[in-house]
Amino acid sequence: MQNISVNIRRLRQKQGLSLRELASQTGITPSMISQIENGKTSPSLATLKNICDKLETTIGQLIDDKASTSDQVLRLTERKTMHQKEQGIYIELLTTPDPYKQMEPLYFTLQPNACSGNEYRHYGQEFLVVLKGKLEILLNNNKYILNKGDSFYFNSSTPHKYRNLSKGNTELVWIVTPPSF
Amino acid sequence: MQNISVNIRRLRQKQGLSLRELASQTGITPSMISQIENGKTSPSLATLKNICDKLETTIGQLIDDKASTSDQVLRLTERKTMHQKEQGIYIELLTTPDPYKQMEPLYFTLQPNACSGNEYRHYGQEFLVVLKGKLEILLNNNKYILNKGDSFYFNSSTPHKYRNLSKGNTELVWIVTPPSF
DNA sequence: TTTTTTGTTAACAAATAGTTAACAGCTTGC
DNA sequence: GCAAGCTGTTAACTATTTGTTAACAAAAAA
Repeated sequence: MQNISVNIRRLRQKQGLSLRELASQTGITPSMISQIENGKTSPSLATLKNICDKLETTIGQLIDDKASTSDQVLRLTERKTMHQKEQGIYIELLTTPDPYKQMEPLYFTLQPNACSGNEYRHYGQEFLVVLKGKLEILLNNNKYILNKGDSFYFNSSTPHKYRNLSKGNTELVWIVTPPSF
Repeated sequence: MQNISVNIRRLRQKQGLSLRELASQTGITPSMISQIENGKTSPSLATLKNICDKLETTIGQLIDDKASTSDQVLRLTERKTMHQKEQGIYIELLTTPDPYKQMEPLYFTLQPNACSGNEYRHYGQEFLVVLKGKLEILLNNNKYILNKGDSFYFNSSTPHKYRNLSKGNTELVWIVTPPSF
């Protein structure tokens, strides 16, 4: 929780801003910022937001305890496969479950004609890169066709749906944040 | 920013908790929670954290969900390559830069004998999966050998160093959170 | 009906966020 | 030498406002 302090200082310095510069740009007192950066006081959400905007970050990234996971290897052979109820979709977890993880990496294998059922919708962001095959994604009313090597970054809150367009398998690395498994 | 209100109420009700129940479990007054849920006041970070813990969420998830990027495709041919000063390391960005992104996906191509220079060290977490070749990773005093299909999840704060062990190229998808580019 | 829930809201006290202003430590230049 | 800039820190204060107590109406349960 006191990451806030450390992170603000880190970001401010990374941008080469002095206390007084950041202060004048945010309308907050240099004194206040100093106190925040030293954990002597805790900013209100409004001021915090103010600072975040200037530092081009979000409150979440500043606060959410980046509590540490243990470093872990997961071998190809150890992957756990989740059988999706929709036909022909195999999802492998690329990590072992851990509440402190910030990302959930998945490996998708879509057999020919495989198609996700309902439109999914949650919070956070997602990224995927096509390693093999051809994928169609629908979100909102937009349709995207992705070939091998194409990648896609989007908000999980946008309803999304996907389909294998290739005659063979389509394979993807798909990362979700925050984890939902 | 007023998602907080809405989200807290949503989550509380989802768990079937009444105002007074949540209040007694968090040590906050029902009155206070009501005011928060109606946006009549803004909680301190401490109380907010308190509530989040009980609702099994994080401050970030409560606040930041409107930190949305625009959905974007990045084609294979559009990737920007960053030339690492160390010989034989090619890093391609798999997204276009955007301050609201929570993850930074990269594609690494390591030529034979390529080796990262200094030990890197920053904040956050990292994930990588080997798509081709053989990789050696050193973090702390541990050495890991990763083959095709193996994946690795670790804290960026642990100093890390890597090397291509294969006779050909080694290729990886590497995700860093929060973004550092 | 009465009783126990539900959530809302005045009125208040206590806490503290944020200010002003003065401080010491370092560079740069005259 | 010693000003005139910076840098960040901190004591003292006040003004805001967080969070409380307590009473409220509305609905559900007895």
